[in-house]
Amino acid sequence: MLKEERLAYILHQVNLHNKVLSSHLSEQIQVSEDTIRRDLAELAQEGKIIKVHGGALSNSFHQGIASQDVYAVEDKKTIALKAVQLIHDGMFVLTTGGTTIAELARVLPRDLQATFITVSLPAAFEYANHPNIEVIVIGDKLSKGSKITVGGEAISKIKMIRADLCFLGNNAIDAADGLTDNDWDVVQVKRAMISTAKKVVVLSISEKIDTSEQLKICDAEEIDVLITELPPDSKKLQPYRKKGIQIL
Amino acid sequence: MLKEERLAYILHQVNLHNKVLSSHLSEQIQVSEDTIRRDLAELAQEGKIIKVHGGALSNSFHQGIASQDVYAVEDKKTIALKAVQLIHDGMFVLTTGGTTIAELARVLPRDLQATFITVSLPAAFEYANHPNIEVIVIGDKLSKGSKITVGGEAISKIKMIRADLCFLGNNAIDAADGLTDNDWDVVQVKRAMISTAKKVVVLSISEKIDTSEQLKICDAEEIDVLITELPPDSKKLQPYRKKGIQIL
DNA sequence: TGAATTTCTGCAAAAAAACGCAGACAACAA
DNA sequence: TTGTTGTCTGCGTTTTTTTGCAGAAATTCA
Repeated sequence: MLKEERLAYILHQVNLHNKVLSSHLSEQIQVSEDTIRRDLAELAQEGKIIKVHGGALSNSFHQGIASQDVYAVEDKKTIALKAVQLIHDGMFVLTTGGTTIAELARVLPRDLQATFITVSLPAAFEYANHPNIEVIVIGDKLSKGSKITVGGEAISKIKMIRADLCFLGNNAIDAADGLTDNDWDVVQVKRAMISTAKKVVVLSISEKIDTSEQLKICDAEEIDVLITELPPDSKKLQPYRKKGIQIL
Repeated sequence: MLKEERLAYILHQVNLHNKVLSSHLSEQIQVSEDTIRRDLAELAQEGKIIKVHGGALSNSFHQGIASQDVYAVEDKKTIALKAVQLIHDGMFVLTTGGTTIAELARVLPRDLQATFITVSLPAAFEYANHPNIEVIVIGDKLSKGSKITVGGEAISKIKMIRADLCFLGNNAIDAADGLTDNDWDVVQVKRAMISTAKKVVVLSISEKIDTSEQLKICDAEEIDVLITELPPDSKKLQPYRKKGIQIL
């Protein structure tokens, strides 16, 4: 096999699989790994692939992940815009924390008059930017990692509120396992919110659909609305629709 | 699995869940925890994640509150360093908000073990950076300007605490008029704190010495300690010493 | 405080890369 | 044809990288 031919083949493989192993290529083309390495070095030199220890990666693979400030902002904005439609003047809204909720806070209409109750300090900051929104912070011990208040005091305060809506962000959700999370304190708070809210809305980017964590929050049936960045009729969401969840 | 691939996967997981456990990743990817730790260290080195004991956090979560353009930072740091000396292990400390208090939070020794109770969200963020400090947030309606919680609920919560120390920042103080402020809600909170704390400490840059605002918080006699950036024997502080206030 | 985790620090083994070298091979000129 | 030249390729050796492991140190948590 000619060298040029080999280079073209390698490039094709990289773009096809996003990843190649030197050892694998060596076996396929029946040349020494040394030669493969030299070929990869040449292609990398031209910027056509990214050479790494053990093989090479496609350009698109690495670039997409290297520079992203907030993860999947666009998707989260899409979700937030759908969620906003559920909020009306005069409502009492319970929310957790997380970046999706923060995005929701940013896209709230300026003229919306509602009361937002939250345990999340970052979320409270965001809500505070809206002149017509009343913000209630649930106090208690501050959980340092997630910057939310947790504990019995917070739970009992939450349960005293008959909220119209409850937005839960930052979840793992699965049709069989229900809603799950990996932080014990967060789970307690979310449970309390679900128990007291008239309508439970889960905000989740599609990547978290069909995933589970260690701690269970509630069954899928207890969720009223599920919002993702996908179109509502997406196949991936069918199992949830069957559970009686409204999809937006 | 290639190393680069693994790094990308880990970064993805961190951004997705805001938090990952080394043990969990190790199990998922089927490599030793040592390797995971080294990967996390590498990603942390590049500033892509924040490494913590046991795993890592997404860095979009940890953004500190704007602390660049604080007026008279140096003076406030001087004050903070004096104030720190009053805090000892095991104490319960009540604090208001303001940039001076934020500065105090930053200079707290790493090994200090104390409980800080605050109505100020920015202050809570700062306290949360200290691993050995327990942070209690007093919840209630959020005052948008000052980012502190105010209201009857907050007041009554404060009064339930027998704090050892109470730090008041952001004041106008005058020997004759006592401590004054211009925000009704803030005044209520400060009054509650003074009434319940064993020792009342006022932090004030010298510019605010001998000034008054519209609303009275308390008489000068009720203040136990006054801390400014001036040397304790400064002439400007004499009237306060005469009122029985300890000057630091 | 003491027990349980987690992290750090060498270290060693395995894998991969780099390097130098020599033979193969094609292109080209005399 | 023959000799020269330059590129390509494989091989052995050396270096570097990666990874897991054991024991010590540090950290967390009850």
